[in-house]
Amino acid sequence: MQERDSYDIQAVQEKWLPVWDEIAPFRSGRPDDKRPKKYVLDMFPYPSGDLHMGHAEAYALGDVIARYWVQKGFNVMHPIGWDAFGLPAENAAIKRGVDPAAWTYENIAVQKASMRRYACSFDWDRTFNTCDPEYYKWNQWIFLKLYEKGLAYRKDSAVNWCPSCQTVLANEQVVAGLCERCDTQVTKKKLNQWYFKITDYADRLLDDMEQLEGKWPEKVLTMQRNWIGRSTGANVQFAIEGRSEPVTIYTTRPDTLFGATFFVVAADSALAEELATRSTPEVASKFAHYLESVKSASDIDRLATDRPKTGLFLERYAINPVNGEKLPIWASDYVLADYGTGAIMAVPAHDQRDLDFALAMKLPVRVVVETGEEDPTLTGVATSGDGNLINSGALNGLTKEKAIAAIIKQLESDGLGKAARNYRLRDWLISRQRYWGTPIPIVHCAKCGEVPVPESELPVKLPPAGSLDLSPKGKSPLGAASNWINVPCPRCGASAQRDADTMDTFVDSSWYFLRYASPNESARAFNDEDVKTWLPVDQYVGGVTHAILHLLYSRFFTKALHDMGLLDFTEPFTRLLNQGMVVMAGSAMSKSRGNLVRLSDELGNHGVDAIRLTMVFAGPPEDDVDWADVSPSGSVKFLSRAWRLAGDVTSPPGVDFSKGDSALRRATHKALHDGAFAVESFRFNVAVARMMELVNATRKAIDSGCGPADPAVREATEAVAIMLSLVAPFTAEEMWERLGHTPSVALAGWPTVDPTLVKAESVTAVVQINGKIKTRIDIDPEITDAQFEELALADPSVREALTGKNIIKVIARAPKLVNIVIQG
RNA sequence: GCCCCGGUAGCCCAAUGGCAGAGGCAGAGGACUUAAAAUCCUCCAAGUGUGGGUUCGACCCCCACCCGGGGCACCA
Repeated sequence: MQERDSYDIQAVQEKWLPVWDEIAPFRSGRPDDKRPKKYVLDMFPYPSGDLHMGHAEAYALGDVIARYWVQKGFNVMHPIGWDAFGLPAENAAIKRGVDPAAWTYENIAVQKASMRRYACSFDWDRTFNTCDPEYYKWNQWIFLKLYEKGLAYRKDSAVNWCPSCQTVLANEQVVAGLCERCDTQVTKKKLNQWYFKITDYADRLLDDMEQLEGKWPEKVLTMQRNWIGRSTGANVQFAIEGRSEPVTIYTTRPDTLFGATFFVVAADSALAEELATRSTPEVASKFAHYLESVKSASDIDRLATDRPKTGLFLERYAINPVNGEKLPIWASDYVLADYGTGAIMAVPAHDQRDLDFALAMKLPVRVVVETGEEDPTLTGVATSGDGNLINSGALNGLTKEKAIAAIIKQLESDGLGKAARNYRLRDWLISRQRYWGTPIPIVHCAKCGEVPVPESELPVKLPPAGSLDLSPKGKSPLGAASNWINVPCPRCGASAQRDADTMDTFVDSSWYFLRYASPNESARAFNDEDVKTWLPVDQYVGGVTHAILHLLYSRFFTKALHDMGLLDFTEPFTRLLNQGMVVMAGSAMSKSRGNLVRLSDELGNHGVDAIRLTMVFAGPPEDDVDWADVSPSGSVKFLSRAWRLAGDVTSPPGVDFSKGDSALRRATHKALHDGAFAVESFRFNVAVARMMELVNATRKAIDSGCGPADPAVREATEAVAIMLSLVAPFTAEEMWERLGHTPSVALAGWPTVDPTLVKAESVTAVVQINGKIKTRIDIDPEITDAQFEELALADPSVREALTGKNIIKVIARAPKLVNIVIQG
């Protein structure tokens, strides 16, 4: 037999694609499917071009998981779609004059074809794109539901503004205080915008993370906790001289109230403006000046860590409610207008920022907690430790914790304050002055105000881009579509205007995982029965770049929809796996760096299977893959080695494995057992190593062991094909066929592991004396500690070593080792 | 500055507190070949970032520090 010792990679790829199209091994089961369900989800891609190395890694990993559960007998839903709205489509339109829709759908077609060639195990019957009107109709519907519940609202607020581009910028588009596009200094501009009230859910978003503990990467949970940033403390009312209303401040350290020596209001707050205006004319004029300088301070300055404190004394006073002291009121930009109440009591002895300010402005410092540290006035370092309270009236002698409880109780009974919480989390600004997004389904009427578009009129479709000028002008291009924007008010019929803004594309991705359950449902956003069947997502796979926003928004949507009675669960993603990035020689790939590795080149050079294998084998999935450190040609070599086994097997399909060579059978069952365990623990690189071991063992058995006709060789080779189908589907399919089976190997099923074969027949155990290895003995793995100890002590070399020595202690850990501790 | 995750052969990475090595890359030697490629076989190498501690026993647990990566950073 003169077989070629390798196979034609490209030909094999072409051969199987149409077969798989026909079999559709990954079409999710029908409702009467008896297999248990599993929902495996990859984060859907943005169609900005063809797939790249990052996609190749992510989808290879997601595929291992999806294909594994199929082999394990689960009814797996593994869908894909496109996050198709967004700026790149519009930028392409502006730059090259193409239609954003046409550009987007073309890219989707390219990516879809590439995914098929990459052998992604997606259920192709469930795809959709967020820019399809059939999808964004339900964005609008959800918006209206949130609006009904008071969770969508409009307000004026200061947003990032580029004076040169004349547009609002997302935070991500502001790089070091400059517009990422033109390097102009970004300023703030007050605009009326739509928000989702995610802050209503702050506590639940935080507390429900307990359910995710151990199932999501700890890193992501930490980032979300930081982002939500809950703090506990108290709100305290301070009377203001010459003002009828008191001002409430928020503090996390109400125990230090007696240490307050001044009072600060955010320079850009309405309160500062009011206090200054009603002060002396000099102060009012100085304040106007100061405010101007604050506003023009760039984010670069603001972000500087040791930026000197600035501020202005307003010549007004607040009264400390606990001791009646007059505290001078200052305006400063180190207090934020949109956190807490925009006003604070300053306790310089125990807060570094307040101390910095006090030292700069020569304000007094009063220590009220004895922490044993040095005097803050001398060291310039505020003390934050625990200790007994001093200079604090009734609180004297109490610890920090007890003092906080006591003062809150006191304030509450005096009606001057109460316990309070605050969050770093802000409401979610969803308005975008852009064309390629979901239109906000609101009509503005001079008489009726904001009027929701009736559900029966959804979707509010985007007008064709054709005649619109999409270049950023600071207001939505949709405003110029006069046929579109001018509509009768749904309530009174008078002429009115549609809201010209579109939604943040994060809205689209906040519920797409629900839509996959019933992608063609036309009467509802999602079908309850199907959602009950499939959701929540059992396994979510995606990059850590979405650790905060996308995942937080999706969790928020899920909870809000749950509260509307539309879902019966509160967390959308049961388990989460973050894959790393693909980098080149230590740095992120980019065209400008000249280190870009093209996926199409790699696929052409090594084939799909080898690239997938390389991605999976490179290391733990959450680590970055450095393309300079991996060897796709090594992967090709291994795959050929595996493939060659299939050609060497001479026993017929269906042969009774039980009579096969027992050593190889043990190796096979151990590989199946350990490989499955590794996959379930996301240690895919280890699973591949197990496959390599089995291939090596089988090779050896064929060449210099039991020979190619032994049934164990067939069993081992079939196991290799099945395990390999998770990673290298073309090679696995080819092997399966050579072994005399019909496609698809993807549906072959994970062989049942025989527990008696997983255990070794005998193991080599170690006998130590005082922790040093004395000898090795072969034992039965089932041996008890006592038997093991007896055997060890009976060993001649051990006996010799123990002659005349005192045995203090014997530690037996069957079937691993015995350690004999002796005197001396 | 604070928090998290890493540091194991030349390289990428494995090791429920129990023989430091599973797998791969690179390297060396050999078999096959007229030769090379491919293939097959064999070999090579670190005592686990540093210093302490706990333990019969530590890559693993604890403390301090060094290095690398990531997150947060006027949120009162």
